[in-house]
This record gives sequence, C-alpha cells and structure tokens, in this order.
Amino acid sequence: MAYCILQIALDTPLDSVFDYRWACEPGSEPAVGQLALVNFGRREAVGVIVAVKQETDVPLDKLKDALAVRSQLPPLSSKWLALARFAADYYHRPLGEVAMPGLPKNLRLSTTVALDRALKKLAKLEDAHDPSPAAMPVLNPAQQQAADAIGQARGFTPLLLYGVTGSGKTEVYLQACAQVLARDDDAQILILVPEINLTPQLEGNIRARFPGVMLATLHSSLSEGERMLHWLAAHQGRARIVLGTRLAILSSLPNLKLIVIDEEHDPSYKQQEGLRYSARDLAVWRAHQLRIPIVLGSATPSLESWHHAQTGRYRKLELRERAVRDAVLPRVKLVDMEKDKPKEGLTSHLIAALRHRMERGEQSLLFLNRRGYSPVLACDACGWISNCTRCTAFMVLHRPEHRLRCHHCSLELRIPHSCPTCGNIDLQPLGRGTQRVEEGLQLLFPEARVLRIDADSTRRKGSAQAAFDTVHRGEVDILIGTQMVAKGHDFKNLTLVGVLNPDTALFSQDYRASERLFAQLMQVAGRAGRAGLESEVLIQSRYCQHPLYNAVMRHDYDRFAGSLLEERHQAALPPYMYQALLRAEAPELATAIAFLEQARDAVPNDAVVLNDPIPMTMTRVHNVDRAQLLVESNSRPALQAFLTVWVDALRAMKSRVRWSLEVDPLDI
DNA sequence: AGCACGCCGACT
DNA sequence: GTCGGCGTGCTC
Repeated sequence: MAYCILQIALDTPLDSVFDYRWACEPGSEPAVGQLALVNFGRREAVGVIVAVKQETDVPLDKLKDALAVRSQLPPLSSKWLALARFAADYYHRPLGEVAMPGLPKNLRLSTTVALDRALKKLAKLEDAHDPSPAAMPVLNPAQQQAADAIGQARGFTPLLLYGVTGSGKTEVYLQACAQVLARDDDAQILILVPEINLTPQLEGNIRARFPGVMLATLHSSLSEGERMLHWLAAHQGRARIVLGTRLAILSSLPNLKLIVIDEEHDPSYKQQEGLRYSARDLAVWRAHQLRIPIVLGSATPSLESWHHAQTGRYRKLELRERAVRDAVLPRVKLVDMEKDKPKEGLTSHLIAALRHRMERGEQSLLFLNRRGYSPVLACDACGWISNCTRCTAFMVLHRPEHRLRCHHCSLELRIPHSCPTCGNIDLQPLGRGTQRVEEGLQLLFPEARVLRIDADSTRRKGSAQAAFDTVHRGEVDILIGTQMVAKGHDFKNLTLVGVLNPDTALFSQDYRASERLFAQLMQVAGRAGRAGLESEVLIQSRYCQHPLYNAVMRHDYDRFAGSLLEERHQAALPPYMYQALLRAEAPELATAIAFLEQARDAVPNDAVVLNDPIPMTMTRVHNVDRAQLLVESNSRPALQAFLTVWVDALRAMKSRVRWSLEVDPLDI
C-alpha cells in the first residue's frame, strides 16, 4: 500500500502543524481543506488538512497514521484557509487554534453520526430557489440611493452606511440584499450583528422579506445540532443569507458576494478572550480577499471606520432622516444635578417628566449602566468598605438577593449585619445601581408598573425576551435597565429616556471611553420616538457644559468625531497609531512586571516603541495580579514584523508566567 | 491547552 | 498502606 503525508492543523497552542501518514493510492489523496481525525498525544482530535505531501522530516518513530478523513464533507476552500491563515498570522496564534474553534463541535468529534445525520437531513430539505422578495416598502431617496450604491457595487468596495438610529438602515440592507440575490443565483450574503438578543427581530424581518430563500443563523445560543445544520447549509452554499454574531465571520461561505456589518462600532465584534480577533476587521479583509462589497452600518461609526471614510478609503453613504414618517429625533436635554439635587437618584425635572408620561399613558426608560443595589457598602464609623478579598474591586451590594457580590470573580457573601472591623451596625450603601433606582421608583410612583431589566433580572434562559415582551405589550410604565435595554429594541410607546449617571465615563483613563459613551447615549436616545410620538431624552449630569453632551444634544456625531480624531492625532493614538498589548499574570505583581521587563528587552529593535510595563487598572482579579506592556508603531507592517519575531522570542523564554498578546486592543 | 506521569502529605 | 495535591513534560 502506498502512503502520503497529511499536514494537519490542530486546535492546540503549539505553534506548529503536524504530519500524519495516510494510506492511499497515488492520485486519490485527500484534498487540502478536508477534516481528519488523528491521535494527538493521548487523545483524539480533528484537524484540517493544510497540505498533502510525499515526504516528511518527522522521524518515523514519531509519525502516526491518521485515523480517518471526513470525506463525506466537502473540503474547506483555499480561500477559507487563507482567511484562517491571515487571522493566525495577524493575531500571532497557531493556525489550528484559529481554524478549528469556529467549526461546529459535532464536526470535531471522533464519531461522524452527527455529521451524517445532519447531511441526511439537509439532503431531504427542499432548496428554496425563489430569491424574489415579498413586497418591499418604498424607500426614501437617501435610502434608495444607498441601497442602489451597495447593490451596484462591484469588486472590493467598503461602504460606510452612516445613519441615525431609526433612519432605516435595516431596510437599506434588505433591499441591497434583494439586488444581490436577484443578480446571482448562487450568491450568499453574510450579515453580522453585535449580539444575539437583536437577532430575533432582524431574523423575522429577513424571513418575511425573503420567504423563498434559505436563511441560516449562527450564534452562541444555538444547540449543537442546529449549529451543525446551519453551518453545513452555509458551507454547501445552500443558505443564501447567513445571519450571525462575530463568530460567523469564520464560517465557510463558498459563494459569498456581500457582507453587511450592522452597528459596526459595537465593541462585541471584538472577542475579549482566547483569540482576540476583531470580526469587523476580518470581515473587511475577507471582502478584500473575495473582491466583494462590504457595508459597515452605524449611527456612530468607530473612529477607525470614520477615519477611513474621511480619507476616502471607505465610501460614505449617509441617511440623515428618520425613515418612519413624522418620526423626529428626540429632543435631548441636560439636567444640571448641581442645581437640581436628585432624590432617589432622580432630579425633579426627570421626576416631573416621568409623571407626565404616566398621565399620558406613555412609557419611560431609565438607563443606568450599573447593576446591583449599590456599588459599595461602607462603614461610616471606621471607614471599612466592601473590598473583594480576591480582586482590586468593591463587592457590590445586591439587596434582593441578600448578597455582596464581586462582579469580577463572582465571590459571594451574605450581607454583613455589622461592620466586620468595628461592629458598627449602621452600614451605608454608597452610590446607586438599578436595584436601588427600582426601589426609589416604587417609593416615588407607588402606582407605576416598574420593570428592571439587567443581567441579574434575566439570568434564566428566555427571561430577557419575556421581559421585553411585557414592555411591548404595554404592561410597563417605567423601565429601568443597564445597557441591555439600550440596543435594538423598538419600543413603540416609549417617549422618555432618562440617563442617570453617565459622568464617570467622561474622566476615564481609557481614551476610548468618550467614543463609547457617545455611541451609548445616541443608541439609548434612539429608543425613544420611534413611532412618531414626540419624545425627549433627559441626561442628568454635573458637567452640563461638557462638549460630549453638547454634541449629543445636537445629534452631531460628525463634529464630535472630527474633534476626537483631532485629539487622537495630536496624542498619537489609534487610528493614527498601531498598537499591541502584552499581558502577563502571576500570583505576585512583581513576577508579572519582571516578566514584562524581560520581554521588553528580549529582542533588539528600533522600529517600534515598547512602553514600560504597568499594572493593569484593575490589578488583581481572582487572586491573580495582572500587568501589561504597550507596543506602538505608526506603521502596521513594522509592528507586525516586530511581533512575529517577538512572539517567537517570548515562547523561547519558556517562562512560567502566563502571558498573552492582543493586537489592536480596545481596552487599555 | 489537555493529559499523564511522578513524587510527597493526611485519611478510611 | 492509598487518595490526591499540582510541578513538568510531551504532543507528528
């Protein structure tokens, strides 16, 4: 029997691919891109074949035979492999660690029963082959122009669709999709959305609009069986529209002809653990690779994308008006908390506005990005405060649950009835979270139906949707919530938005905080007045003169972004600078710092700037101290070239300190 | 990362 | 006597 050598990428942190022997006659070797089951160490693993060779340098006593090739599955395309390879190189992780985790878990088992079952089920499924859409609403001229620009774009065309909330971006996407589907019988479209709780609405819209088109969704709350089915439908080219969250950017789409990224500025496109990739950036690369158009939609684009639009790299499409007839932008007002002292966290202005909505039978939304009852519990007598014993953080008082909770390591304690150090029984909750505001609302408005929506009130699966349904049915007068309520949902009868405590972000260490706050305020403001009712947004602040609030009041992203970009330029920050962050963690801070100092000097270099190692803002989490080192360069290639050499050197250090590298970090 | 091997402390 | 703590070594 003749043999060939399969080079296989496996999901392991080892920076290498692995050779296996495979018995086969010449001419009938497996294809590159096929999956194979192998023995790896003492376990079995599925990897992807990245090369088929006749020879190998691996000594014979180490070389093993591959166990099986998944020949019933069409191979992943060379384009897909190139995407994975790019991501692996760019983020400096092993190829297998990038390529494999995106595949359905059931494809990576040692048995093929799930695969075979899914293939059989798909084969029985009728291909829906009528791309003609159901009745399309008439677009306003700006929308039509945008949809046509997308639909008619050929080759790599990045388009920034800039439109205020409610300006009808979704409708533009849908009509552009209709054009692409009508033009090309095989065309596939990938639509990315930031979070899963937005998908039901959009998914319903797409299904209603394209009843004859197969739609596959890909997000983290699918069951493994569904994920396999949907992934396969995309991989076979049969799903014409794929709607997913960031992980869908690595799905296999052989006939991809258009990519849409909704709310492209949203931080959840950036994976925050493991392989820290940006789905938005990979999407742009993928569009470039395939020479297809990509739409980046947002009311508050990321400064990176805005910058590209200003310099002409991206084409800007603008929607200036709300699409629903008579819908106007809500009036945004600032309430000066220095003059109007709040009661239960609410100024008299806001209380009056809430009362007014109650009288008119309209709904109100209060936005406070802080869950729990109060962020700290303190003792007036001796100065004790509720520090977490494992983290550099306060334990948050959760009154309904009778617990102190650390939001970083999830340590939980009963609420102490007296001060642990001096015995004082009069412990004070300091500050205000959603639970405390909820309590205050019940005092101020005993007759109101108040509903709190945050991560605590929606722990059980499906309870978030149930809560939102209650609001939609009009069974809630005042809704209080964290950023969960800021996104996506259209509340038809909502005419007042109150923003309770946004000031902290104004003075944050993180230079992206103001960009994020602006986006968040615009987004939450956009919840009001969707159905044409006149509505207002009240922002309670101690810094009413702050330019950020001024820009929000005028709905003037344009100028705000311009001034932020100017600041970034002056301060040599992204997008004028390219960054990477080396993080280290150890039981003692000094160990982490020492590692980073060693890392800083590991490779001689004059192309990039290596800053001094510093402890992270929140130094200790779960009894581990963390520090970081920022690497900067005004040239992306120079930074990348350095990182390639550096990562090799860091691996060679064989330090016992845990470290990770993040390219293009969002939080510094 | 897994996973196993290996060499020292307190338990039925 | 063994169960099990996690140090370290390897994965074609």
